[in-house]
Amino acid sequence: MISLTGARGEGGYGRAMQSRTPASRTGRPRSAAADAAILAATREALVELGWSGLTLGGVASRAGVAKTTLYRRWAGKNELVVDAVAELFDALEPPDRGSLAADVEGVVLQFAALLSRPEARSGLMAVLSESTLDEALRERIRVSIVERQEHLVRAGRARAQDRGELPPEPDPDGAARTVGLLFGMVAGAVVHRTLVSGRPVDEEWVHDFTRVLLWGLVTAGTGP
Amino acid sequence: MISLTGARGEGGYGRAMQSRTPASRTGRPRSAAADAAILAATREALVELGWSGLTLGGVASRAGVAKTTLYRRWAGKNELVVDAVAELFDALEPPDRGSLAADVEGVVLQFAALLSRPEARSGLMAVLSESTLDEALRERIRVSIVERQEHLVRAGRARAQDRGELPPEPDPDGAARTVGLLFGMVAGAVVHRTLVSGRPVDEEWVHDFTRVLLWGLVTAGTGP
DNA sequence: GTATTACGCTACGCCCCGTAGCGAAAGCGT
DNA sequence: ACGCTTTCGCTACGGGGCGTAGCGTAATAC
Repeated sequence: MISLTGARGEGGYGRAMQSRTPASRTGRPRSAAADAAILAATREALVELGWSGLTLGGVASRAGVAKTTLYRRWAGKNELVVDAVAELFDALEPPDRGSLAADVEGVVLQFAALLSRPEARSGLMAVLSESTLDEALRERIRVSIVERQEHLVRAGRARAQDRGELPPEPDPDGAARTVGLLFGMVAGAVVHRTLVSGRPVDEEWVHDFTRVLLWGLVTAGTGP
Repeated sequence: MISLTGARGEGGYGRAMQSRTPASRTGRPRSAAADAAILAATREALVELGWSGLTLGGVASRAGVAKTTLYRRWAGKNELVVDAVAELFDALEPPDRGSLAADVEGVVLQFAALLSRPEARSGLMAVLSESTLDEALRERIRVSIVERQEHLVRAGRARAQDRGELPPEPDPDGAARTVGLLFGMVAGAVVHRTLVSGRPVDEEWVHDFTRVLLWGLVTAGTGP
């Protein structure tokens, strides 16, 4: 059970909430505590039951909230899980370890730690699967999860260029392409390692990966 | 409706079928045509309805088969979809285009074409999600899908070493590590590009990716 | 021909979905 | 202090998928 006397304020929280009609300034306000409790309960249920075992009725009772309250905020399982998982990704921080290689390894390790959590794994993969036939859902995932994290790559790249480890990229279009490419290679490799092959993202693997990413397969043997 | 007078034989088909008790040499044999019809119907349903919309009853009626027949072969949605998707991956072939870069691009393009099919996308991601809490399922995916395709990397690598494009790898353990790493980088990047960012695997992206993979981010500007 | 197994069909209890309707509670504005 | 408005918890409902059981029939092996 939770207290529903939700502290209002905290503007800009509702990342992807719906029906946030700004004209509703009268009447009983929605409980922000209920939002938080529902999202936390969703992550709990993902850990214990996985995607297919997660039921909205179960989440509601876990959160100490009526099922109708949950349905007033989220349209269904997909939207709910996207928001619940998106909160996890906000913990990622751009590392500053002194060299490009170390920064890359830092991002990889952070991302791997995130994906080692069952709620992130089952939730993320499931909504990606659902987004195959739901373009709006895919866009929601991209905006509230993926695009929010590309700053990690941009920050690391800018620092490396300041240090002289990377040549400056004069073409802004090319720079954007490179950021997207690198983000995809890092995220994709970690996802595959963690979820598909199921082998650990240990120091050895991170080292091998970073070496190939920075100096390439051909010259990887000759790198520092 | 399908003919159920299944032609027997075709040994070794049942990749991951269950209860294939070899002692069952008597009685009416199982219809191989039913197997094929069910797997095809599963892929059809994945395209039209996606993972969450797929129901075993629907698959059965689509395949012209009783629901009980389906349950005699597969324990549930997960196992069924793994087998249905695994068949798609058998179409991948090791390319031989004359250079390492061209071979990499060939594998990437084949893999991207495969993941552009909705049945592969929704099916694969969904079972990966489910495998988070089901170790046996994850192993089944790894064996019947992933591991079967690592020969693509091994073949390309061997050819590149014959051509002198890559240094020989004397350490067999290191070689195995490199194969796994490269496979993960290729598959992961394509998955991310296709499913997460939703942007196309076009010639430009494949070229950029191959350049970074072979010559690294640092020296990518100076490669051939 | 007989034993054995698979097949199609029907029916069942169980659970979850998503919505509707109700009275009560909690702020907002005066 | 007092209505107004909106949200809250609760209950109930039809609809549909799940997975199983039981039956009579069909197709093989011996």
